[in-house]
Amino acid sequence: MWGWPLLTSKNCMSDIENTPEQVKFADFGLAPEIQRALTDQGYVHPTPIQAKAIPILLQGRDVMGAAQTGTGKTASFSLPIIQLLLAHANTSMSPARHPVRALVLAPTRELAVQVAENVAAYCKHTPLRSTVVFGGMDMKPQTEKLRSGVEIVIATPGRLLDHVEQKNISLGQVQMLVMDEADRMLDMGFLPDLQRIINLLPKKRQNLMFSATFSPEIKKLASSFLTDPITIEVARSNATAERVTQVVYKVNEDHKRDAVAHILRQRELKQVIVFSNTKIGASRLARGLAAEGMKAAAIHGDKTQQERMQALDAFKKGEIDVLVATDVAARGLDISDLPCVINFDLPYNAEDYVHRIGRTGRAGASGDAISIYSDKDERLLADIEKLIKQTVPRGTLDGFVPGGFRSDERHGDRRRDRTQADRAPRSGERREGSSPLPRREKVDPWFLKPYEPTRSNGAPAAAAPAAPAKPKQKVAALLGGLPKG
DNA sequence: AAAAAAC
Repeated sequence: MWGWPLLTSKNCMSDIENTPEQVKFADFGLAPEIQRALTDQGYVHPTPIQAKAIPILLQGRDVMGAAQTGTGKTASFSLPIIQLLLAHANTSMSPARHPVRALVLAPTRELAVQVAENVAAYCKHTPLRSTVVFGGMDMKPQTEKLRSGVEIVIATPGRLLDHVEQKNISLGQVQMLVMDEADRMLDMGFLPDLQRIINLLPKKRQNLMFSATFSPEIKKLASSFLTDPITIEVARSNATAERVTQVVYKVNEDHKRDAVAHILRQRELKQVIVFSNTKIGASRLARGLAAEGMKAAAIHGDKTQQERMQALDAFKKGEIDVLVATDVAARGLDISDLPCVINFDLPYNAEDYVHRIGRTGRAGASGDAISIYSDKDERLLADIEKLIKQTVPRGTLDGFVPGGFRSDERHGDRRRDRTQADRAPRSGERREGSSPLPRREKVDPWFLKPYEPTRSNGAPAAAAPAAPAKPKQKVAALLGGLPKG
């Protein structure tokens, strides 16, 4: 099928299955330039997904991979891509001699950047060129890079199509296509874009699709876009990370923010991602935590791309301790050694819970996944527990007194004063625009809620009946090719 | 319900 020499691994699959711990990258017969890059980074043994996927991909087969990020997924497709492209490496400087031959599609901009960084690192000692294109940034630098000629492009679908329309890139020579986080791309409604992109590619190509979950929609997508794929599954579908300790705390809806702050202070947590279901909620929470002296920042889709990258960068550098994020950060982001994830809201989509808590407990490390929920979220919790096939322990927040940090001596008089003022009984109605309290800055008054003891933590809730599977009408119709008109 | 992604 390929014009390229067949590159096979010395290992057969059964060897790998039987003795995964014995396999080394050196056994894959990768080019010395690639091996050098691996050695540079101290990589000797492949992860399970790498051990399984690399030999198959090197044979030119299509692969459907079920694996979460943090399992070494990126290297599992990057290394074979580089190996196969190297077989036809071309040292000419002409862009025409550097057609795009491998395309990696990712659902979010941050993930695309991250994949691109990995690819660039593995390409370091080779003449191959790679670049990343994504929205929210000036077209021009991306255009220049594309026009100078690159073999490997990592992209978010929308911006890629934009470049295609502007004739900055031609996809007619693409021999390898990777759809990373395919389930996410479906969820985000990228199917039409994916279809358009795939229509621009040569019919004969190698396809790799990765997905953290294995829904019927994903299987259907695989069967329509992949040719005779080999399915690789490293962990059971929808399995939560084994080393992640989960707990849920039930609090009054109005006290969720207090509870998060309490957990952060009590545990003296460093480097935590807190997930919020809404962009506004994420911003508010970050602002509130920052007002209480924590190094917190928000990341979500209403932030400019620059702000998003700055926040992520600051978090990775340790300049920020708390990153309050929407599901823009739920999948893919690889932040090493994240000890804890907090769900400020339970996600509407149970699968997102798996993705969110998958941000911790990476690469063999242990992690904590703490979720806050209230009465109205019982159903969401039931859905999550059904999906992960386990009950999440209900915890009690020791010493938690909701209402604005008033029980914590570590805070100064300013807070105590404000708290006292706030304790005055109020009628249930909201006082809009009549805040008598001096404020340093624009601070969301979420900690100024009337005191009300939390009653409902501790007892495990009765398992609610599971929700019926949501029909994904749109996706199903598109995949069927015959949307009803 | 909400989030993400192209201008």
